[in-house]
Amino acid sequence: MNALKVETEKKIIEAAKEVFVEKGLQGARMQEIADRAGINKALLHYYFRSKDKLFDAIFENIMSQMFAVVAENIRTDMSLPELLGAFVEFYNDFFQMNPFYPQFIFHEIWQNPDRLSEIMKSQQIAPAEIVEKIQQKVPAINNSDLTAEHMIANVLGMTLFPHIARPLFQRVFFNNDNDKYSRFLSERTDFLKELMTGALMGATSSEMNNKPDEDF
Amino acid sequence: MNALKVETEKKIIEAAKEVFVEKGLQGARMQEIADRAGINKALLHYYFRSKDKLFDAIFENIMSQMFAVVAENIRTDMSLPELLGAFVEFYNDFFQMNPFYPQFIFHEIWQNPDRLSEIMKSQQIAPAEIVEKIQQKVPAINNSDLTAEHMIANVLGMTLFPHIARPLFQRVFFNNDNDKYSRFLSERTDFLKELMTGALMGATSSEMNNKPDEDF
DNA sequence: GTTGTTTTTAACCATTTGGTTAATTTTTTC
DNA sequence: GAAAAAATTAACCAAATGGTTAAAAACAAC
Repeated sequence: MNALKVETEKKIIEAAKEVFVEKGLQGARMQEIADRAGINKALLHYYFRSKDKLFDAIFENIMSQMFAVVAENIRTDMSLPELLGAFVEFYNDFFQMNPFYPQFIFHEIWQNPDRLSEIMKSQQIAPAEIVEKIQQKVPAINNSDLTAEHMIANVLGMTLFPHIARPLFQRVFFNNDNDKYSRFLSERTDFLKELMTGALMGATSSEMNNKPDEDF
Repeated sequence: MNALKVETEKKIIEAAKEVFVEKGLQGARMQEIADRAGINKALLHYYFRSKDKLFDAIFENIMSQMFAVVAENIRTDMSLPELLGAFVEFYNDFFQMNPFYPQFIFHEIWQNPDRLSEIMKSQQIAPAEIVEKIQQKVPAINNSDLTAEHMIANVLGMTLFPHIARPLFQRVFFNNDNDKYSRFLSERTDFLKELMTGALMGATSSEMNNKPDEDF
């Protein structure tokens, strides 16, 4: 495998990433990928056999990139507010850099959830581990309506929504001004971090009433 | 236009709704729509001219159904917690009944945001109106980090996330148990309503410190 | 620099698919 | 109940598209 070959494969991956992420598996055209990579269409099959295989490679590539950071964060011993803050910060940066990813990933979640949960396993993402960590760091949660699952849904929901709804949300509330929306997103990182820190302040200091007022 | 014709059109719309909502515009096949409707494929074109036109009809149909309720809620004079509670309740019911809708809608948001914002206008959904209503009912918001836009993102995010992430979230945290997840969603309606009521309690009672502790 | 191997290309193929058409059946009109 | 209109169907068409192939070009080995 010479240097030229490596280069070609890289060009294909980059081009395929762009096209698949924007248009999805069904919407993507092999010809367009070849054109963007500046190579002959037959080369796509020479390197990756089929459209499906190429898509698999791209999808795994992207998800690994994402889950690597997630897995790393989980395994540190930050406090819960710090941990959640790190998540928020990472997702906001990551999706600001790759605006098409959220919709792309959710699309796959609906088309092929099994594969995604396989990839999670292979990337050492263990949901039970996360739930346990939360329950251990927020003992009050065990007597509360706020289960760990609700909490995760809250954090992910508040974090991801502005990204996945971006084209509409930006149009409707920000006059479709890209820069303005980018500032909103950056500002929101801090906003959410403070919000979560505040909300967890009471609950984490252990022996509390069994229904904290400040949930999220 | 006789009764038979109306019946056929209804059958087409129902079948097309199913297929488009599950597979998207690109993934849907005209033949499959015809088969599900139990009619000849040519009839699809006889009634709706083209795949795009048929899709438009379906999409508008669905969005109108949704926005009608939203518009109605906005125009009542409920308190803000009541109003937000009504939203949460509606979306949770609506998407529990139509689990494919969220992903379907977000897909369209990315493929054709302009059309969607047109439909919103035609359905009398005015975002400025919503923002004003919030600012007026939560005066403290004007001196706070929590802008109306953040608040809307929080409510929508927390509400929609469990629906749009359902296949993965259910698998990963609920052992892929459908009933269990449905209970989680129902329970979550109440959870979010209480959460929001609690969070707004302080802020709505007017003259407060300019940075409410209990945000969302 | 000839030979063998790998990479790249242009041309081609088979299938899928949205869409059309011309004929047939059903319904309406009078 | 005959004529006109509308609804329905089977057969067909053209374009798009994923994929293949055989030959050419680039490279490596000696």
